[in-house]
Amino acid sequence: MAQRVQNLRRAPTSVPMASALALSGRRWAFRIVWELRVGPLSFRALQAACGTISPSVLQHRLHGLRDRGIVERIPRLGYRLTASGERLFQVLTALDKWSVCLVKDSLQRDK
Amino acid sequence: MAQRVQNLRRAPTSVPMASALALSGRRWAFRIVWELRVGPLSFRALQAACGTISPSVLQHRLHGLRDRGIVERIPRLGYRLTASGERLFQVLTALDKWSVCLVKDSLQRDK
DNA sequence: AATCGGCGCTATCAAAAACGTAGCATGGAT
DNA sequence: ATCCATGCTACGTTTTTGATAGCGCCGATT
Repeated sequence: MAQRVQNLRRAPTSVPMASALALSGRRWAFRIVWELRVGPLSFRALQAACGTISPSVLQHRLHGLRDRGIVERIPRLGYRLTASGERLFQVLTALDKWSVCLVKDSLQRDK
Repeated sequence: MAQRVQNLRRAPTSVPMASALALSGRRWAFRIVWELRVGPLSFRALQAACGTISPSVLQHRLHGLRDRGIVERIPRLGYRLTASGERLFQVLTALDKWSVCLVKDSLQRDK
């Protein structure tokens, strides 16, 4: 009934989007992309940039990001974003802007 | 040295952005926002829309999203996005576009 | 040649998050 | 009174993440 109407209106979440959302839902995944925005970083520099990530998880994430073609490994420079990774970074830029609006709104509410 | 140069160039990840990235890194968090894009959904409808999320985690996420002012609860309608939530949805729209480009690129590579 | 330090990465164990399932309480419809 | 859907909690298991230690490699220094 009400549910049925909504099902009619809903465009179901696409497979690529579901995959992207699943990627985003792994801890540190987007943070790693974000930290690579300034250019290539070595494994250890990346670890430091993220603050407290453990090397095993970082390794996990880098594999996942490489499998998806978001990050690539450069022999003597460490890791850097691919073209797809750069475009993801653009998306994260929008998230960055949103995040500052969000805190502004929350300060507003607390008044 | 090389590291030092990068530190000079790097604008450190802001607190709001780090918080947003932490939010994104919890499983289902963005997916829930995405599923709410079409309008309010009840707890169980949301659960079904996400596919396999367990009710305890959904409950967890809804609390987190409500605390941040992204989602609100409407007495007889369930949950819906706030104004901030709608703006986050706009960001996710960019992610959606990116996700289809990503799979196109990966198909390209496999040729 | 020997030492050293930084590097990428693995191993291991502990803690936390997420899952799957069952079920309770409520409130409206029959 | 009964039924049913809903929001949500409880609980035991599995998965993920965390913290720490340390290995093998390589290039620079002495």
